[in-house]
Amino acid sequence: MKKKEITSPPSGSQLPPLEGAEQGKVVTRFPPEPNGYPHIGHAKAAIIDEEYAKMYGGRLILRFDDTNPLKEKLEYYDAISEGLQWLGVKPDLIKNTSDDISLLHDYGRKLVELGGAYVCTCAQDRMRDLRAKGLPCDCRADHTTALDRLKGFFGTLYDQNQAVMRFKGDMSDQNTAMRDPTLFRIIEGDHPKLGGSVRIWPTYDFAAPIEDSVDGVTHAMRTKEYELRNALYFAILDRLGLRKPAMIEFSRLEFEGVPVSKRKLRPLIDNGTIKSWDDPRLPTLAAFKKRGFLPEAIRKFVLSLGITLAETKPPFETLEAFNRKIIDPISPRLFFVKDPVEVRVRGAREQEVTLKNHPTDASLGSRRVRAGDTFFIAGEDAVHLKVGDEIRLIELYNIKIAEVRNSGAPLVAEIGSDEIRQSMPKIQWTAKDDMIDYNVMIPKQLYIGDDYNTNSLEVAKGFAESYAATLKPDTHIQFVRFGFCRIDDGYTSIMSHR
RNA sequence: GCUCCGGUGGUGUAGUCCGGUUAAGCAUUUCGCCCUCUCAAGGCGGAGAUCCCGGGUUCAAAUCCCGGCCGGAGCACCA
Repeated sequence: MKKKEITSPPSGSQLPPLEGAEQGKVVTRFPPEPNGYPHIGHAKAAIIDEEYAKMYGGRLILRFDDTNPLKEKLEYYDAISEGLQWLGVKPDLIKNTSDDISLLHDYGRKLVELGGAYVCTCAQDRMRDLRAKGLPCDCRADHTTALDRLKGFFGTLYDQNQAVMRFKGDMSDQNTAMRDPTLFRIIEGDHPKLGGSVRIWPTYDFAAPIEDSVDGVTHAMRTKEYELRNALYFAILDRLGLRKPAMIEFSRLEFEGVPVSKRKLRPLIDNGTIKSWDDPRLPTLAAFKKRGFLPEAIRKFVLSLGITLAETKPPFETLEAFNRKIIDPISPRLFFVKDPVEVRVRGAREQEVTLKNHPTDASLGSRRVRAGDTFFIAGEDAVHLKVGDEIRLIELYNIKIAEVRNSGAPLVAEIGSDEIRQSMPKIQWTAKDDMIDYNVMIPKQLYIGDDYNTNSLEVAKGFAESYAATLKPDTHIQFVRFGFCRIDDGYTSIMSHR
């Protein structure tokens, strides 16, 4: 046996080669339903779709799969577009499934005329029962009135819930997706793009194959929960004599304790636990942005996952590691002291010191800090101090602890030696004369098991150098010995990761 | 219940289609050292997998076959 013939993509790509892909002829598509804010799961699909298109010099289509007016809203089209733009995913064509509504209707009619579908007026629960038992209903067998029913279906004969169009599959197929699934249903309601002009709407099962085929998609990708619908997808195209794209599945992307489903997230928003869809605890793209993750990190991470079918929750730490490496060289270093403890340094003279913004990259500049004789250090650092300890205030001077008092009274210290020993603790500090009240929001896992984590958002309170207030929102910084953060406003930042 | 899909170090993957060329590569994690006025980044090194289990085929199996176990998905007039 020989190895499968696969045109190798240009080197440098991280994804495995696409079967049957020809350079310059690959067309992929990302088909989100505009029914919510884009999240990390969307990012995975969109990035893989785009990456393959790029890899083969092909095209990417962004197709809003808007076939259910009850669920879709204009704001979500925009939210998805914005999310993709932030991610750096650039479609070559943007369209809506609803653009092709009459084409879809035509194919639906044609399918009935070809005997591949029928209008069914059975009640929903009766049909569910029949499908479970693998038995056909009377509508299916009624050939004589099939065309009249079809006419009535697209006319005004039926009201919502009175009729649907079903695929003529096999009611006894072991793959239940093939037991005459619904192709069209009647929905009264305003569609965000088409208003109330259309009432016969295709289901995903019908729209997806037709659109993919008609749009020239060569490689269609979707998450693995659709696997059993592949048979249906191809059966529809077969009966209609339409070209069949290749279908590739991959597992969903979700992190431990951070569900992506609206069922789990919506309630938190609705009951006010979480105020908006860009809350940094959420898996939405807006949240990742707010939290200080860079799109490049997300892309690298997604690509490192591969297109496996295994259902796993990848480690969030890996994403953090990618982000840290990208952010580290561009993040100014600043001082933030959490749970501050006051330190008086006897005999300290007032001075203005220059602090480097980055340990190795001088191009990030420096800042001036006014220091007197009163400082604050982090509570965590203070608890370990004993009389006689010598520590270094980073980039300032050494101090020697002279007095340790209980219950919140300031520590007293004196100026220490000039020697910067490798082993001595070097800690961040803020000067009383040059600091501001500061909060760092620290997002944690949203859910623990099935329960909302009531401690999912820690707010670290303390002092930061006043310089922090001068940084523009969205700036990435590192609070030394604390973690990487994104500036949210003058007195708040959001922690990205350590 | 029926059907389908997965199961490689703590974690995520590569390799599995075409059995041997590495008894398993990479990343993350973790430990040590170097560098360093950060517990960051960078450099070097180490740890960590009898490739779910049991049979079988074969000179040879993570890779093929059979059985089992565990996990997930689908069975909507949602996508």
